[in-house]
Parts: sequence; structure tokens; C-alpha cells
Amino acid sequence: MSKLQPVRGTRDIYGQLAYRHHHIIDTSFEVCRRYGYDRISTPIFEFTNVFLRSIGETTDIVSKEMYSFEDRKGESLTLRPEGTAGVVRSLISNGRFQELPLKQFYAGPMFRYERPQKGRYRQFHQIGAEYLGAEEPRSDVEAISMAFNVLQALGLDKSISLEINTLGDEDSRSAYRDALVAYFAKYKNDLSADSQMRLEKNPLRILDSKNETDKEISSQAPAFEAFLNASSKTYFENVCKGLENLGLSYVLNDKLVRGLDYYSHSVFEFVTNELGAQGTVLAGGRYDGLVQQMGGKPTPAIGWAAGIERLEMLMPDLAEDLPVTMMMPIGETTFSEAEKLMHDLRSAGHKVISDYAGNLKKRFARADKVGAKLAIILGEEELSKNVVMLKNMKTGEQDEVEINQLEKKIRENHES
RNA sequence: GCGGGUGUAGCUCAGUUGGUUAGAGCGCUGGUUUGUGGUACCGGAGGCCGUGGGUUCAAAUCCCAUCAUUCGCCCCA
Repeated sequence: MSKLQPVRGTRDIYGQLAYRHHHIIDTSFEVCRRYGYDRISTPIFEFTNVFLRSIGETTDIVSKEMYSFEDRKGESLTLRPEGTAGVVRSLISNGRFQELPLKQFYAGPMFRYERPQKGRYRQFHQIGAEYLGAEEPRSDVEAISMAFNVLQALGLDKSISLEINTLGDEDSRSAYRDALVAYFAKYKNDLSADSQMRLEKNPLRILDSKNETDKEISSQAPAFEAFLNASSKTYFENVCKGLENLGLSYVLNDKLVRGLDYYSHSVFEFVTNELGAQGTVLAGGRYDGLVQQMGGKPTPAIGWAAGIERLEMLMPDLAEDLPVTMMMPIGETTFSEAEKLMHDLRSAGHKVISDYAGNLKKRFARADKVGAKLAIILGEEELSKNVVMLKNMKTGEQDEVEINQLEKKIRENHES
């Protein structure tokens, strides 16, 4: 046991997990492409700078959770802890500004050095969508509604709810930040140790604290609304109206603050209460300043990401959806004909697996186990007549079928 | 990074106040005579009791450490 373990916080994905994992990626992209999204894959590691400049140096992700290392040339590289930075870097590196607006969907592993827990891994996987060059409130609405449709397509819309908030524009946010610092400074000694740190680094996050005393102090804190300037306010109102127009219900949560520094205006989370502390399943927001901050032309944008492992846990078991046909040749003289038949059936698009070993009793038991719909029995008797026995595993009916009619019969069976 | 729980067969778990060859169910596998399954019956394989130390005549059982996992905090998807 102690000899060959996977690295702490990593795991192998196979069997049922693999079904779900790929189902999540396939279905979510299928939904996103209806909105005009294309796929993008950016490298799994980038220059460390890419993340320092985007995520924010004071965030926990950057300050203590990154897998950073030097390559043989001494360059500082980092395994990506999230997807947005890479997509934005790609926009800039490839000079794709003339292609804006760009809608990009990605899926893949992310890495953070955190204490592992259920639904929280050091190598975890996300699907995400970035809408670059997205200007109007309607693009926020579209991004959120697309996220909802993704969750719906996965059958999870019943177990989650949508929370939204606004962080306003830069001016509103810095005015609010100053007010919060002034307010919390008065209670500094009563705040939890964590929140005392936040006071200096990211005072907005104190609002998010789960510490009871912090919550009490926060409840009297100045509300953001008073600091939102007119344009920020209008913007957010239009987002809300847009959601209502689509019939999407949401909860306003003025304590909702995202952990990455680059967010502004709309932020949102789809949450569940079925996963304990890992209740956030999909989250995102607008990041108008990020592209410029990373050295590109000023480009408004909005995006979101979802944790595949968390979605996985909310989903029911999935089964193989291709009907399976089991080939059972009896006696070595039939083997080459069986192989030829399987080759042709597979070319015609059928899933055919074979079982050469043991008596028929065993083979039928195994055919059951893998959920075969049909079984083909090919013995010497059949071979001499140029037929096979085709058995419907569910009804138990079985008929002689001429070999040149076999593909047609199988197709008919699957269609009925 | 902090605090608590858990760690016995592939899986889910028993294992009495420390006491001979460590158990069950499921799964896997062989059989119940010839080429027909989902049932029943009878066999079989499979365990350095997470790992390393310690206490003891004797440890799966007690102590320490370590690793993994899990719950909460933190953080976030």
C-alpha cells in the first residue's frame, strides 16, 4: 500500500467515474457550442508571471497554493491553478483582438496545493467558458443562462440554486473598500485572525467569513449599495432584468465575493447544499480589467468555470449507451469466420465484443454481466449452413439468420 | 496551514476484557456430464489487519510516529 500510491490529492479516473467525467465535458461543450463557443486548449503550465499578474498576488491561490518550479533553464513555470489566465494570455499572445468577440470553451486539469477533501483535489478538473469582448449586460445574462443550461443538460438544475452579486466598477469598489477598512478597523481586535489578515489584503472577503463574531460585525458593515455609482447600479439592474426576462430565478447575495482579484460588476455562483463545504459547483463573473492588466488592449469579458469532480458527485450513475452484441464462436474451426463477421459489423458501426472461453453457460452469464442486447452463436453446424443463431438476450428468442442478412437484422433490432 | 474521525480480502464491513491456523456478505473463479444466461446448490482463490517503531510471554486489538482518507476551519470549482 505504501509503495505505489498516487500523489496526495490526485486520483485515477476510470470506470463509472470516467463515464461521468467525459459525459460532463461532452454535454457541456454541446450546450456551449449552441451559443457560438469554440474549444480552446491552452498549455497546462505557463510562466509563473501569467498567474501572478492575473489572479492577484495577495490571493491564497497565488501566495500559497501554486505548483511552481524552475525548468532546466531556470525559468519559473507554474501548473495552471485556473483556466482564465491562460485563455487571456492566449488572446494576447496570438493577437486575436481583431477576432473579438471570442467565445471559448475549455476543459482540463488544474492544480492547487490545498488540503484534500471530498470534492477537493490537488489535481482537479474544470470546464469553463470565457466570453472575451463581451460588453453589454446582455452578455452577462447570456453567460449565466448558458451556465444554467449546462447544469440543466446534466440533470442538476434541481439540486442547485443561483446566487448573484455585483462588485461594481473600479471606482465603486475602491470607494467601498476604503469604507470597509475604516469600519472594520474599529473592531480589529475582535475579528478572527484570518479576518485581521484580510483587512490588509482583501477586506471584501471579511464579508464572506464563516466565523460567528465576524458575521456579527459584518452585519453592521456599510452596504455596498451606497457606494455603487450610477452606471454600475444601472448595469447590474439590467443584468437582473435580463435574468428575469429568461425566467431564471436567482438570489441576491451581497456577501458574495469572488476570491480572484480580477472580477468586477457581476459575479455569480451556482451552489448546492449536498456537498458540505464544497457547495460551490459553478462560479464566475465579469473581469473587464484583466486583459489590459495583462498587457492587452482594454477588453471587457465575462466567464465561469465549474468543478468536474463536484458535478460528478451530484450525478446519478451512467450506463453504456451503445447496444452491445456478444459474439460466441464454438470450436476453433469457426473462429476465423467469427473474426471476419465482427470486423464487418464494427465497420458498419456496431459495438461487438467476443467471448471465446468456456462453455456456453459461462459465456451467457458473462454476456449478461456486460449488458449485451444480442448474442451471436456460431458453431460448426451454423457455419456449414452459412447462418448464425441470433439471440435477443432480453426476450430469450433466438433465430437462424443468414450471414449476409446479419448486419441488417442487428440494425433492425436496435431500431425497434 | 489548523482541529477532529477513520484505515482489517477487489468492494461494504464484523472481530468480544490483548490469547492458538483473522471472519461474513457481495464480487471473482471452478463444478452440478454433451451447444444456451439472468435463479438454486457445492467447491476454490484472495489478507505483511495502511506503514514504521514501542509496551507485553502474547498485539488487528494498547502507546508513539508516519502516510492516506474523511469532516469542519481556511480557500475555492
